[in-house]
Amino acid sequence: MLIFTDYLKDIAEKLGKLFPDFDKKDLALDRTGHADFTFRIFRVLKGKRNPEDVFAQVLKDFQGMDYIERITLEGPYINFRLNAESLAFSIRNELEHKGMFPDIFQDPERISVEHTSTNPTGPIHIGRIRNSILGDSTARILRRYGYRVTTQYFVNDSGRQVASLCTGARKYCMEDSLTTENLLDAYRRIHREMEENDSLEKEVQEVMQLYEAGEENTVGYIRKICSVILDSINSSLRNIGITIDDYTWESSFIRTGDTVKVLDSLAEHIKEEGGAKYITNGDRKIFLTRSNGTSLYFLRDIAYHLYKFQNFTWSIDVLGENHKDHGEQLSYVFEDLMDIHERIRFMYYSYVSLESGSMSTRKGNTVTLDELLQKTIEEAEKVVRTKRPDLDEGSVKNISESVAVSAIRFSIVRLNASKQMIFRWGEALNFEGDSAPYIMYAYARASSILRKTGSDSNNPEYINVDAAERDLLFRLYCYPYFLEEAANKLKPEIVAGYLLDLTKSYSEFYRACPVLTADEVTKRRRIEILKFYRKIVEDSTDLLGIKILEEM
RNA sequence: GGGCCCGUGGCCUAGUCUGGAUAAGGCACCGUCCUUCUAAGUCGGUGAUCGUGGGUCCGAAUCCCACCGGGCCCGCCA
Repeated sequence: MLIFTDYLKDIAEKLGKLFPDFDKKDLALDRTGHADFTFRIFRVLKGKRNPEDVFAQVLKDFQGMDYIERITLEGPYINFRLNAESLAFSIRNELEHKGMFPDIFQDPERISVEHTSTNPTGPIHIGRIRNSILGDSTARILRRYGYRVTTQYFVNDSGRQVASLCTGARKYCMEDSLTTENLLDAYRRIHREMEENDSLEKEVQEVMQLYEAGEENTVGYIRKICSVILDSINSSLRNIGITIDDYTWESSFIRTGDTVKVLDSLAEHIKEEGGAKYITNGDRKIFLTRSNGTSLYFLRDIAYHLYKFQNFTWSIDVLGENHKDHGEQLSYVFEDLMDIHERIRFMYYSYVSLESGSMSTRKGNTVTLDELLQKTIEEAEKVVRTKRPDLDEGSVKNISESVAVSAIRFSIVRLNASKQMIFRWGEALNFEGDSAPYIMYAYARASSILRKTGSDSNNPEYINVDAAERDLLFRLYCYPYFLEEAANKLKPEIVAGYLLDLTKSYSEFYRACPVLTADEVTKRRRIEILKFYRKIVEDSTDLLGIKILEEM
């Protein structure tokens, strides 16, 4: 929960008392530039009242509210404008006492955010990278909002894909050369050969059975090759600022007997077909085990979620849109068959594809995260060297890396996750406009001003405040509203949109309000606004993994 | 066949949940501003029947229905 001086709530409460018909929806942040908060009086007007009467009543009731600068009636809207001093006060108050705006109340609820969970059969590519970026940003936002959050990776070491990787690796990889590249080659090769050779299918089946039975050699080998690939996935993710707290191996639920317990607890719903166990949802059969007795992913995922429900208040799963059906069937099992309610939320996203079509690890038509990052850093370096020929090599590297990581993350997180996305190099390597470098650049310029003026902002006076100063102040003040919405809706793109708006507001301020050459009173005030701005940019960029710089 | 998602200027998006002020940004294009704090920036301009057709409503990009286009799912794969 967020703690700050919530003027919007205050006004809404007063209006609620004043008008029985008032609905919370009637008062909102204004998006059209007419006001700070706007009160739509259509609903209240529904009786026989006329706007002037309503307005008069509001004026009378809000008389003497010192945080309000003015209230105006414009058509069917009553517009509230807050005074700059109060906006500054509310931000300053939290920053001085708590060091952050808004402050938070630590919530006892524990949340698991499961993301990435990509099969350990090859390096992570950008078709899937949306998953990690969404999950990581959402986890950070929920943590900032006051929840206790753990990120989780569900390692699929038990299915077909890993069994075929294992079969391929044993055939084509030397024991002492189990590198990600070699394993990936083996994985692609075995898939090609399986299309022509049926006997390989039997070998894969056998591996699955041995692994489930806990046969020592197979377990050891699979763990080993999965770990090799998992390490490389993790290192790729670390390069863009993502680390995951917990790794849970699918097979562990087989070993502990949890999958059997799930079967037991669902016993009354289970049917059989040739030895394979399944449940039904309407006309749909959902298989839990194969006829050879091995478990299916759906069963292992139920066990995994039951484990999460024991340790967390709720579980968030970031899943590709092709897993939507899986998610809905899971919800059905928990809600309808197990009487477990409202413990799980899904975030679905559409895979990133290339102009030539969708990416596939098996087919090899992918752009890996490593490749993307490498190329983006190179491009950033070119730009930095052109713009800042004065910088030393270390600074160039540092800036280029920060720019690249931030640009990649931002370009993905800022879009609505359900929107189809086609990756284009030209767009990925553009550092202008609505991008992370735009946000970073504005911050660097603000930092530069403070380096030159010093940071004396004592006893600022908020009189004769320039329009651009006030607009920026109001933007800054609104941060908690966007943070809250992003957390409640699990939409990190709301923070991204806020940051772009904030940056535009700041750029306007930068142009219109010189600091260095201002008179002493104005200067102190603007320095304080700059400090607020920097603080909130630091806070919000961190939620998206954007790496800000003092200089660029 | 059934289900879900997406469709907003030439291109990429915000706004859709919760209907309300001239549909908001970016890219590209044309023009402005570096003897005020970093031009990865600023300001202005050209450019939108909000996929199509109905409906509800005082009011629809937003809600409802139908259709069209794109994606995804309906497996003893994950």
